[in-house]
Amino acid sequence: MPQDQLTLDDQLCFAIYSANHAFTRLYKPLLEAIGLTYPQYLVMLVLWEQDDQPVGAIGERLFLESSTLTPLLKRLEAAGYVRRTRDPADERQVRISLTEHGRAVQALTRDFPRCIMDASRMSRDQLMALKREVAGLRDAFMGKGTPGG
Amino acid sequence: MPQDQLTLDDQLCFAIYSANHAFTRLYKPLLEAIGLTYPQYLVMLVLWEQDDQPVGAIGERLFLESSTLTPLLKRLEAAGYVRRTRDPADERQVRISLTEHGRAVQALTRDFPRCIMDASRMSRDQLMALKREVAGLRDAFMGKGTPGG
DNA sequence: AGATATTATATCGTACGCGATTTAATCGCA
DNA sequence: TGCGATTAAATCGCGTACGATATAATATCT
Repeated sequence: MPQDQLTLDDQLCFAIYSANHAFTRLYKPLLEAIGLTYPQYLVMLVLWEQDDQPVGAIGERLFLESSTLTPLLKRLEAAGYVRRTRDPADERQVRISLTEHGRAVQALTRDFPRCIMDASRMSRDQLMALKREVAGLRDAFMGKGTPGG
Repeated sequence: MPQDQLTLDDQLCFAIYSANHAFTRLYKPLLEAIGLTYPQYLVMLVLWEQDDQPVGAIGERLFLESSTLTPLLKRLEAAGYVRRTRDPADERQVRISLTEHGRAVQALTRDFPRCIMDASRMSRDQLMALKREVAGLRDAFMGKGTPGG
């Protein structure tokens, strides 16, 4: 095998790809207990941080398009986690707000970080450092890196 | 905001999730030039490393189920990159082998690593180190970590 | 004010990705 | 040998994910 051949396991992209799937599988049983899928949980994280946002703002936070979010949000609405209401001041916008139930569910996620930390066999500091590096890579890919560098 | 609240940006899972999407978008124009999607490219990496593998073996490498791979492989076959043939020695297995075209395409991916490195603004060593860490996290999640630790 | 451009969601078609189930072939054991 | 258990792919239903397009509302420009 020529030395310049890229094997699968050399690829950072595959490490990230497969780690993402591993995360999804790790969260699955935790999230099933509260009735959410993994992308739905990410949307809830956005709303727990700041309630009552238009679809586009949620998409900016998660880097997702309306074509992804609209059906997802309709499912969250049907399941009773959020409300979707046209903004009276600008009827183009649909504002997403938490229901009582949607707010209450946050309490049930309190021990998620410990579950993740236990499964990772890494310390909180190691996880935070890794998070910073991966987020930095993402931002560089999206042109948000230090422009002068 | 209570100090124990998890914001989106605190979450390693979201860093990985969004970095994965960023990777996909970065590869998209490169892969469109050779007619592959990102998951299809991963399958091709597996086959370039070792030709003529059954579906299940590819799935083990990529951590994917047959329900994902079967349709993907049929599309790769329709596009002329691979052949799907029942193993005469065990008719349950479908062996996937590269076509001439499928083999030839590898040459067109030669400068992908440089594109990634340039976009990442990181050195080869930094990328490799990050890859090791992320792969280690994935393996820990999948129970492959140091069992005695 | 009215035509045009822009903006915010929604819709459509295609491609993953998985759990549950099905189908077909092989294995194992009496 | 024959029959139940196991194995390998494939199928089905559901939920992302995106690009292209459509729809409707607001902004802009004359």
